[in-house]
Amino acid sequence: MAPPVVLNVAEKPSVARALAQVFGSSPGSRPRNNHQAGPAQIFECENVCFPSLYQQGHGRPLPNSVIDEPHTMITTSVRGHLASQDFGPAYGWSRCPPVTLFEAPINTEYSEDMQPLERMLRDLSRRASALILWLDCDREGEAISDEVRTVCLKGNPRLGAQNRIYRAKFSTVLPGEIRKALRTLGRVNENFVQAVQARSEHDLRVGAAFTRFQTLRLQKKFDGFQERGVVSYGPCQFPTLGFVVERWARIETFVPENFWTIEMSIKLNADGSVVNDSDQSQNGNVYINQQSRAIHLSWKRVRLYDRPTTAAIYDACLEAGVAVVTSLTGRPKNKWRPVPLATVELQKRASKYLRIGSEELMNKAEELYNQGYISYPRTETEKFRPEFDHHTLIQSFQAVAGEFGDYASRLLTNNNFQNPRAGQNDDNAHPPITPAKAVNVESISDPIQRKIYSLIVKHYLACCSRDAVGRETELCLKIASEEFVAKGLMVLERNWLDIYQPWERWSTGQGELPRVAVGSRITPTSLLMKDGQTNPPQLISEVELIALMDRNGIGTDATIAQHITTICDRRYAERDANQRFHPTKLGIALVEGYNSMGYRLNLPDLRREMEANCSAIAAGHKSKNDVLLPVLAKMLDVFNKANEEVHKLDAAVERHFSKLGSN
DNA sequence: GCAAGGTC
Repeated sequence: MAPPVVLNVAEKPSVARALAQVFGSSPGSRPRNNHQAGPAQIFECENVCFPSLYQQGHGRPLPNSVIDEPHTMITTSVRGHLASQDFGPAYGWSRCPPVTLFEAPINTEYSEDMQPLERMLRDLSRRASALILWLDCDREGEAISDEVRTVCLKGNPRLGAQNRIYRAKFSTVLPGEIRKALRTLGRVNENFVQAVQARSEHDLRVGAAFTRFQTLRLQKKFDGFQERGVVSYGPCQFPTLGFVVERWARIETFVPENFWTIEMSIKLNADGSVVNDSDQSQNGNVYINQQSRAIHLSWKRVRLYDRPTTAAIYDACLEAGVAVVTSLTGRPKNKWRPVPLATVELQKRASKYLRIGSEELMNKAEELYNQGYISYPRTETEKFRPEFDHHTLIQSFQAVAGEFGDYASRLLTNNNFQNPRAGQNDDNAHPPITPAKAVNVESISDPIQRKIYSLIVKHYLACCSRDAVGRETELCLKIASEEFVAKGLMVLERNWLDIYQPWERWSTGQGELPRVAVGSRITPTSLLMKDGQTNPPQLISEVELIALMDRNGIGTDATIAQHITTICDRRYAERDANQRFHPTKLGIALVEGYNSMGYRLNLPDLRREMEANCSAIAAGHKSKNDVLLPVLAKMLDVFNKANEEVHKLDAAVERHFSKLGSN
């Protein structure tokens, strides 16, 4: 009798390859017949024998256990989601009023490029006596598990009847963890599946209904909208636009304010002794070999928005004439090395340091990943697992000529290596972003790829370094009961800053301040009253936009960049040369239109609420319908009222666009 | 012609 066949399905080809390698390394196994089957790579390995393969799942025996029996392992992968949801042909744009989309039936479809994959999985499952789902262990991976399960059951219903569909729990593809996952197979978490399906159904219904509503209305009423294409609405794209508009509106309504401040300068000798004009005139030769330094102090009140008050204080200071040292404190100050790199942070740093937009970054990072230069680029994880082998990775950089090699060598000597800090986030599905191969940057021909690789290498090496060490001194003076402060910083050890060039500096400010005695009386070399004006904020930068989206749960590590691209593609916003965004007339009009109806759809609140609801489903506290029915009812209500008050949307758009047939 | 979420 032929040995039992187990079908293993991963979320992406790289995981399937790693699994196949582990299966092929089990004692006595015979890898054979690895081939590209059109839609995916298939790895076959005979005589794979793992003790207790099905013996236990979360501590309890699974049915039909096959213990210590050799298996044929067939391993392959999908490429993300296999299925998508859409309305049937009866619900086309011209076939129904948009409001029906709140209740229209939704079909599961396999897009043209997924159909070969779907067929392949159906065929493979016919041979299988068990199915192991190796999709990423996050919420979305659970939903994809459900899609793969559905397809495989079509090919082989016995897998379900005999309860032979298992879920592997793993977060890295290290061999030890894969073997452990095989010993502790579980089942699909149906709550996670429901949570994803709830979000998906909500987004489709609400997004499609509002998109058709606004598109059709504006096409009917205004010039140029037929040619402009769809005027989309989405639960993520609209709050993204909202952040851009909100900043722009703050600039538009900004009213500058005048303020006044006082600045003081003094001179001190390097040994801390006081340089006073009177001293110098009497005993000029005493200080002749001393280097005196100018020190600038700022007013503790910073600024006042009232001229007479500031002037009165300033006069009092002038009249007092002499300042007294009230304190000089010194304390150690460190500049912490960065935490391990996750996607959102890479996007921010690439924008800030390299002026590379998030969308381009993700495309280039994907290329680097596919060429084996870096680890998987879509991750939320900011901590390394204890098993991560830093030593080998850093060692591989020692052989690279130039700054990487020099710094790697430095890390590996004199105990300079420090285990990386742990950041807050962990998606339990992927490790932080690291280099996967040590090369000289010159060998990467694409200049953008080269910059990104260099950032990832430097960030990784910085993570494994010591914090920078310094000493901060603070000098306080009082004159006419007004306090003035100077801060000085002396950098003692640069450590990680040495590799994080030229992006991170540690301001040395005024350097270390001289050790002047408390109680010393000093005549300021200058005491000035200055005026100024508050400035409007700048347009929102990509770094700020990404941070706001991340903080408010708008999109995910893998989609934040796409939403930003979407609002630009739909011509709601434009990116300028400094990676800052300004809204277009249409973007402003849409936000203003809904605001004038009283619906703040531009705020992130709705999305945040939906995310919280989905988490409640995932945790088993609510069912899919508990969440969907009230939320869809509420959005239907908003939708109906927006239809009734559509003239308010017209009015907002009319301010910027001409009406159809008006000339 | 609609969403957002995966991934190539």
